[in-house]
Amino acid sequence: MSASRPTILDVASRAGVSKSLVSLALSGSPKVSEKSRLRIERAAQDLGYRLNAAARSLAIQKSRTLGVLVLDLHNPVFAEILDGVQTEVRQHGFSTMLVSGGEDPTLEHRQINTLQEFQIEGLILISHRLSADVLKAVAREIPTVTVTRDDIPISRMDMVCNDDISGARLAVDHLASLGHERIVCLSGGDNPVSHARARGYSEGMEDHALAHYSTIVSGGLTDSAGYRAAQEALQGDPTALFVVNDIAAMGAIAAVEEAGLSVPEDISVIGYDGIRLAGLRSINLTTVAQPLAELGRLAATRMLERLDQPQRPAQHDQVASRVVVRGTTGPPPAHPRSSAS
Amino acid sequence: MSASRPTILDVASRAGVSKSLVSLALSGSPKVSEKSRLRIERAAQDLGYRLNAAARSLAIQKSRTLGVLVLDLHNPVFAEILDGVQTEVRQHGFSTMLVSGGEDPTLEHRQINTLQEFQIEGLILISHRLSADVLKAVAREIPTVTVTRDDIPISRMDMVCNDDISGARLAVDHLASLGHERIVCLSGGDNPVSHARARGYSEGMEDHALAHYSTIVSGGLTDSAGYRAAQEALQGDPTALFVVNDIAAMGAIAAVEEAGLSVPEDISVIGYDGIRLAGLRSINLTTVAQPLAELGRLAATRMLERLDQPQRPAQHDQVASRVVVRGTTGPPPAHPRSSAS
DNA sequence: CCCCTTCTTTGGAACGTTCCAACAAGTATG
DNA sequence: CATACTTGTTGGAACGTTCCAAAGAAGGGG
Repeated sequence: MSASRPTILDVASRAGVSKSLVSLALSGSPKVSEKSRLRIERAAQDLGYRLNAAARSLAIQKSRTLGVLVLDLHNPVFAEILDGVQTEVRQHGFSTMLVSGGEDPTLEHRQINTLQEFQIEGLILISHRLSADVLKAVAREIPTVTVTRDDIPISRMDMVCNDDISGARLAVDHLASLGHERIVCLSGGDNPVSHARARGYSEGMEDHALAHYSTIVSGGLTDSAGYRAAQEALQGDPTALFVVNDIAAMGAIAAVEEAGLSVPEDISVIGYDGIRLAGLRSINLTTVAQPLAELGRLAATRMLERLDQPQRPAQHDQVASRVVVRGTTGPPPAHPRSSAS
Repeated sequence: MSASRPTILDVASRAGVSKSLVSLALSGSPKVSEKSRLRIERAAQDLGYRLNAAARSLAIQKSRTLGVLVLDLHNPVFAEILDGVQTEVRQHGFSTMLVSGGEDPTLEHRQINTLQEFQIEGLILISHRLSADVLKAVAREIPTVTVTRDDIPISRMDMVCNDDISGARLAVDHLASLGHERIVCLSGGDNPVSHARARGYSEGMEDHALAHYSTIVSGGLTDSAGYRAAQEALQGDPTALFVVNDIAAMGAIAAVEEAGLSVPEDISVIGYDGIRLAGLRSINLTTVAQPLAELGRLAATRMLERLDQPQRPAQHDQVASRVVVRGTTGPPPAHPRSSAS
């Protein structure tokens, strides 16, 4: 009864032609007569024929599919980058296979393996936690583009990032221009992105001759890490906080408010990333916004280029971020709260 | 030079056995001698052999892969459901292919087509915008489970949902037990989920003999829709708002605060969904929490069961939600703000 | 009427796997 | 000591495509 999926052969016999001609017709070859093409298309339609991607991939030795690994599907940053990847890739007739390793290097590696079994032609890593060795091994086997991380340069592996150092400096510029001096940086722990942003902060403070106020509190990338770091930072009586990312900044704001201070009247807070969420009315966070979708689009472009010419040297793109001023930053309070000089 | 990927044949010749034995050994058959198994594993290791999923899928006529469509990767609800799906599915040796249609029915349909080309064995829809006709056509072709929506019953298609009606009643119970009477429902517009929650609200109001206070304001599922709906609702001088989902609740809070009122002292707000975000310190939203990961896990289980016995009747699971009390609900103000009786 | 070109169409091989029937080599059974 | 059974192993077919060389058909020129 339920003769499983119709194949190209079923279409062929229904249209009264050979399987080869069906293949030709369905892939849009110009050598097929109008008459046959029509008959074949009709037959395919009637039978509900659908290409078998596995068979095709086996035959042409390509899968027309890219693998995408995102660090963590819960962090909106990655969804927004992914958007850019998807739209670009789709336009070029590629499919994507999406996996997430949930910040676990071992799982990430396993997931990449699975992707490879599906014969993906390229791999886009939207942030990752792989060790340099593993990453090198992966990149040797398959064209790879990393987004958001550029600390492990590998030959013929492209990297697409925002410039974290300049971005962090912009944050300091913004706060300094409002009149802030005691600006504390809540860093995100031991990872390359946090390091770069902390460094940009330090440079920015120097530029504004505020180096002697420069203070970095080590925290993390999560809400609660931002909360704790802010509590610590408040001891130092700052007027502004530059927080390593938007999520942590939201935690920091909670700490400030719990301490009986208000944002931005007593303390200004600026985040980093520019997730859509930060724009929600009840959050309304000033932040250094990365062009997230653009980051994704660019990564996809680089990948497609590399598939064309696999041997070209590695490209390293850095896109500019900009400050989006919302409701969590303002001028410092006219009268200092404490007796600090 | 670069002899492409090693195949099972390369492994066979290196281990000095036949390709069949390699296939047997690598799939863990017990009929392979210890000696051969070891030699084969070594050879595979040395060559960096990796299974070709396309070839395998072609040979066994199965892909060991499930397709997953999520409504929108930006809404954290779906990422959290997805977690549950992934962990369960992975344990059973299946891979998943994840796509998102961005709330666009046409794109969703296209994406499902792509999934089908990859010979997925089953399809899990984590919310969708498909029309009944399209959904029916899809479900006829391939085992399908819908999560979050149960308004289109189709034979042999399983559905996994939370009970929106009971959940909404719980929200009313919570507010009523705090002493609230003028409770307004901010609904989410014209979709099945919003309708069910509004209905639960009405029933709950009746249970507490508050039916005469029952007011439903039509809004939407987004932050700004919640904001606008709250503005409208405030005209009626309520003491509490039940908002259709967490994201819209966040918008509603912003509207309340902008009106010079505070949450929860003047007005209590309760959301629905229980996204992780709602627990962030700076948000701290009281909400009706669905067991999101559990929803996903259950959907995966139903799918795996159905693959075992394709003909069994459709299952309809409803899991219970519960109120998570946080900082946005409290007793109503002792003295009414306005001159309303 | 035959040959040459051009336009369509075709069968067969290939892709990398799994499965099956069959076979070789031991090992226990009568 | 032949028979049967067990344990390992094998080659060939199959899966649904694409690609290639080659065959047919149709048309034009001599």
